[in-house]
Amino acid sequence: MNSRFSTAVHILTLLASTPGERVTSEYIAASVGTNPVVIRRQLASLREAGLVESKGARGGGWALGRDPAKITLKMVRHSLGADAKFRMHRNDPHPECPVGQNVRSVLEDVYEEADRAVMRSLEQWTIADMLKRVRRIAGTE
Amino acid sequence: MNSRFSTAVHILTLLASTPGERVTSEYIAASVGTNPVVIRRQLASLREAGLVESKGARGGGWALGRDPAKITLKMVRHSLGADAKFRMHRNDPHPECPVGQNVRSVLEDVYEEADRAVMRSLEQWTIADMLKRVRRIAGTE
DNA sequence: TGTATCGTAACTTTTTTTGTGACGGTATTG
DNA sequence: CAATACCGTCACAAAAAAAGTTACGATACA
Repeated sequence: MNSRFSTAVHILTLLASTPGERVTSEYIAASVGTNPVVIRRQLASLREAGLVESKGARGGGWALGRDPAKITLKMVRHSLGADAKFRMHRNDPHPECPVGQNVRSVLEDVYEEADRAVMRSLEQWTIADMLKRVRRIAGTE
Repeated sequence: MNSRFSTAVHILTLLASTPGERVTSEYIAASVGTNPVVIRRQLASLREAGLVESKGARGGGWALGRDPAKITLKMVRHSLGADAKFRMHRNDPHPECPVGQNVRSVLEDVYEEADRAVMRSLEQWTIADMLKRVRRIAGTE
C-alpha cells in the first residue's frame, strides 16, 4: 500500500464527513496538507471508479459518488490500479541463469495470491467504518 | 511488496539451486543483473534473520543458513523489516481537521490487518517450492 | 461579465531507491 | 609469510519515482 492509497482514504473519509455538501479541492488539500492539484489528480482516479463525482465552475466541488457504507477499501485500492500493487525487481537477469530467467514468473503467482489476500482484507472495511472510527477517536460522536 | 523482496527471493532460490556450494556475491550479482555491493546489502538482512550465512576471505561466499524447505517467504519479508511494509502518506494534516488528525491511526489498524493477510499468504510458500517451480518451468528437472 | 471552480499539461523539486568506487579485514593457498 | 579472493561497509553518485507547483483553458453560476 502506498501513500496514494492513504491519501485517497483520507479524502473519501473527509467527503463522507460532510454529507450533502460539495467540497473544493482547495479545501481538501488544506485538510490533507498538500497542493490542490495533487488532490485533483487523485480524485480523477476515484472518479473513474465512480467513487466520487465532481462539478466544475463556481459553486462546484466534490462529493461522494455513493453511500459511504458501500465504498470498501478494496474498491479504493482497485481504483489506483497498478500504482498500489506489489512490484517486481526490474533488473535484467543473466541470460544463462535458469533461476534468473524464471523466478519472475513464479513470483508473479506469489504476488497474485498475496494481492488477493490483501483485497479480501480491505474488502471488510468501508468508508463509513473509517468515519465512525475516526469520530470515536476524536470524541466527536 | 517491493523489488528488494523480489531480489531476496531470487537470491535465495539461486542459493538453493546449488546446495553444498558457496556462491560469491559477484556471481549472484551477475545472475540478478546488478552490482555485488547491492547484493551484499541484501544478504546482510537475510543473514541477520539466519536465512543465509557467509564466509569471508578466499574460498568464501554465501550459502543458505537452513533447509530451503524451512524458509518461507514470510520469513523473507519479515527479514526486510519496515522496507517491505505499507506506507502512510506523510503530509501534515491541517491541525483543526478532525478527519485529518485521526485517519492515520485508523489506517494503521487497516494496514496491520492487511499485513497479516499478506503474511499468511506468504507463509505458504517456501524457497524449496520456488525452486521446484522454477525448475518445472525451465524443464531442467 | 466576473468569478470560483475543475481539468490537465508541463515543469520543478524532493524523496527514495539503486548503483558505484574505495578500502580495510581475513582466511586460504601456495 | 605474502598474494589472493573473498566479505563488510562507508560515502557518494545516479537514476527513478513521487510529490508539488505554475499556468491556463473551460464552464457554469450569480
